[in-house]
Amino acid sequence: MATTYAIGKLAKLTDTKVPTIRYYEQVGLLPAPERNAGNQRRYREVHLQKLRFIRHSRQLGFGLEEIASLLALQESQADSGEVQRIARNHLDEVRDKVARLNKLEQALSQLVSCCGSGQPHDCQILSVLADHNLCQHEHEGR
Amino acid sequence: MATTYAIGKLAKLTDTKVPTIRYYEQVGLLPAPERNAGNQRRYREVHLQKLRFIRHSRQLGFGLEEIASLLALQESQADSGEVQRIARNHLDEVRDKVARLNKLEQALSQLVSCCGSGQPHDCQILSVLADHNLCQHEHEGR
DNA sequence: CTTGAAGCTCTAGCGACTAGAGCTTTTACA
DNA sequence: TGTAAAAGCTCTAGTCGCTAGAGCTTCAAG
Ligand SMILES: [Zn+2]
Ligand SMILES: [Zn+2]
Ligand SMILES: [Zn+2]
Ligand SMILES: [Zn+2]
Repeated sequence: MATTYAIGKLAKLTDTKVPTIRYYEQVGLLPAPERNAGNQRRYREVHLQKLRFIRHSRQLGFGLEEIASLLALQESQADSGEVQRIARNHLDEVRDKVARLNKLEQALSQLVSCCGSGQPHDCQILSVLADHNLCQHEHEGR
Repeated sequence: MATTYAIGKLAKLTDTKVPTIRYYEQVGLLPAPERNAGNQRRYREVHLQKLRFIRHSRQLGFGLEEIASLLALQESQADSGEVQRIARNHLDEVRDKVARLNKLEQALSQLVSCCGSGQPHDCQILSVLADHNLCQHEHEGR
């Protein structure tokens, strides 16, 4: 018969925590595997493949809903247009986030710049936090 | 007597949603104001100042716990060493996040690069998602 | 005095897990 | 074969920083 994996084995093979795997099943991302006589999950090759896909997509920052869509598209052999749309959209979001974080980094750098010399000084950090007018930066938004 | 603000007024003055203000009170970040005869919150100048501080700090990405510490330090007139430590630590975290997101952006750019020409093609996105070995990037971590 | 806006409390939900309690099953070894 | 540790199970609750909604009371303007 075909090889099966206990949940702990699958966890090690994919560098995933055991509860996380159960969580993916719970939210419908990973299909529920068969159970053995003692009610324990027994995974097959297909689960391993899917879980690898999920984890790699997560590492690339895709959300679980996006991943669910990608898995469905993989299954359906549909045209790649929708796959591209999802990936590009995610890339756009990441670029937005980078832009916002860069602004933040600028603002924070300036915030702590008054403590640069290591000398005792009249530290402005609390004043700037209290009043954005003392802050040269824009840094709005999420 | 001194001016007081209803919660909605405070919300407008600080560009904060009303439930958010109540939430800050609930978690002990903003001190509970006095109530009028009808049990409604009546805020004073000090609350306005603190809430502005909180909101600006949030815009700069500080967490609520960090903000609580900063507020306490502001109160206590303590030396600025701890303030600096918190701010620098936060800046370090932001820089880490930027670095990680930049790697992500690289990886994602490459991921979608196969669809660059607009022409129909053998799209590799799903294959790469299925196998990090097809992926030239490191992009581990959060 | 009426009416609508604004306020109140309490509960639940978001995303993506993570941790723990309290149990059962499997596995390894003597 | 006995036993004990390791691994599995389910269920609940917590993380962070809000946000939304139900169902009520109070306030402010006309
Ligand atoms: Zn300083
Ligand atoms: Zn600012
Ligand atoms: Zn492509
Ligand atoms: Zn990869």
